[in-house]
Amino acid sequence: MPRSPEYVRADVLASAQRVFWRQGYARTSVADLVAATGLKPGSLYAAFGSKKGLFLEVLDSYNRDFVDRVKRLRDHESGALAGLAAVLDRIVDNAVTGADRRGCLAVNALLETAQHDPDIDARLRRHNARTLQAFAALVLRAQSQGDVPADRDPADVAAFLVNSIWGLRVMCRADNDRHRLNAVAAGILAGVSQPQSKARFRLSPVR
Amino acid sequence: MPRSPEYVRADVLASAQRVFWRQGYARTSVADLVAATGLKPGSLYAAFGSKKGLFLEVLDSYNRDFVDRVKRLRDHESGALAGLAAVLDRIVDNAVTGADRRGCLAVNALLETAQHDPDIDARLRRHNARTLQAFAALVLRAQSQGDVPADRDPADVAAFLVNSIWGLRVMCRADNDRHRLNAVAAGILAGVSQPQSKARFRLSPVR
DNA sequence: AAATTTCTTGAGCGAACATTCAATAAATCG
DNA sequence: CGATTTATTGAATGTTCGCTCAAGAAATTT
Repeated sequence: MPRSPEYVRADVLASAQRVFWRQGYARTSVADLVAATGLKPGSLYAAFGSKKGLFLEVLDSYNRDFVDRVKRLRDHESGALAGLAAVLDRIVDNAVTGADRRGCLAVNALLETAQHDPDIDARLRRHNARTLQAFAALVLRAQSQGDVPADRDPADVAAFLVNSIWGLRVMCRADNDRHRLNAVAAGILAGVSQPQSKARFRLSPVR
Repeated sequence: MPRSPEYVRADVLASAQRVFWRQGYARTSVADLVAATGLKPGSLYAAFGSKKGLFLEVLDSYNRDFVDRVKRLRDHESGALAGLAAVLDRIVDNAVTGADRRGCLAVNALLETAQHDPDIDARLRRHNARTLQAFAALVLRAQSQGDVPADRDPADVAAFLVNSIWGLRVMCRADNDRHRLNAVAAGILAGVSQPQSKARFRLSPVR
């Protein structure tokens, strides 16, 4: 008895992602989404409930793809850390050539909307945890390949890595000086492959 | 013959900054600004031209304050690098205790609006350059105090630092795990005080 | 083919938005 | 005091927004 939808859900999500990524959440109107996806308002709302519902689903698929890419990095031909280096290089290159200045959709969403919307906030925190886990696994692999000192906590290194990459994604939007961005990327890699720090300065005294 | 304004410009900017910082640019309505500053729409527009004009002036004063703080860090009693450590510690602490989860106003603005507005974009790039300069001066001082290896380019270290701090400001909004954030801060400090990296992985091949 | 169910369509809703402006008030100057 | 200039006020404007809904179209079932 039912009539089947004329659209493919994944295609709609991909189109919506493109618009949200380019314009941000607030600046994207439902009219934009209608134009991008080809679905009329009624169909969009029937399928996703609201603009926010669509956005959440876009974020989900974005994070899924991202984590998958990180997982694939583990099996990079020249080693896990070399794979990471290649990724950093690509981020810098895209920023400098102007091929991609949109930054990271998740970071953008975090800063734009997360604090004002508990639903989006919760979703992004979950994604963040998954991302950290994926990077920790990458670090573990790099340790087994001798590229990261064995005495370091993979979770700590992963946090440093994610932090740095997020910074890079921000920096790339304010700066396209190749030399400077390369220096940052090199600093990140050096930070990952250096031995356990000796804690020369005290952080966070117990209160 | 003239009548003098009843408000103090700096006070208006301070109030506006608080609102913009908490809510972001787009989510802040002129009505919010009217409520926060006490100025009625007409006066606001007479004084700043537009919502954007007010925002730009807020960004200016924010960056001025920020750069001033970094400059003062150079003369920290326990050395420039120790001063930096204290700042990182405070960022982490504020994030964990929930005292300040607004992140950095400039980073927020960069991700929210810069790409869509050439005026804001240009302003933030100028601010970024000033910030990098201030941090480079800080690094230079730390080098003279023996806390940063002399063979490192201050500008490169500064870029790494700014990158990392921006990352931290983002991370703090998705995560309030004290141990993890501390690990990141420690990694940043270690990255700053380690000797020139040996470039184990090639970055950015010439194209 | 008729009945039933689901999908599509797009005009239209109320609310919120940034901005303007004519009127009023205050301050300074001759 | 009268004239002039500037500041303040807040209602009104036109636009844009997310979202709804009644009507029609297509697919499946009986």
